[in-house]
Amino acid sequence: MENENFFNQVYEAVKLIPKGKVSTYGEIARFLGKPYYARQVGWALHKNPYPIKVPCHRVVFSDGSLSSAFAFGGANEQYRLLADEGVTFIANKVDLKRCLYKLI
DNA sequence: AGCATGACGTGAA
DNA sequence: GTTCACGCCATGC
Repeated sequence: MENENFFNQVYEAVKLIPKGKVSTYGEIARFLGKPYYARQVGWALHKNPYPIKVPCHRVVFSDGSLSSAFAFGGANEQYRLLADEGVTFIANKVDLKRCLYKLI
């Protein structure tokens, strides 16, 4: 199915994010050629049975906010993971200006 | 087949 | 700067 392929693309894109960097749902969606699929990207990570192989914690909102329903233990845990990788935070938000990884 | 929901994004108040 | 509302597409019921 083409759709599953899209999901797979999402996982691959997320796996491409290096340590200490983050990406956004919109960026990934755009990277896959579907700029309006940000929601489906998030959905793919939420619904999909894919394990820790995909560093979902490196994917945040376009404004740097963390997902409220993070499945790894909560936004607090995600925050800790990112900070541990060297990602800088500003006002509880990821410093995209410095840590945003552009797949394109 | 149609309605409601959702890990989003952007614009406006 | 923060908060609200609308719009986008796919999935679930």
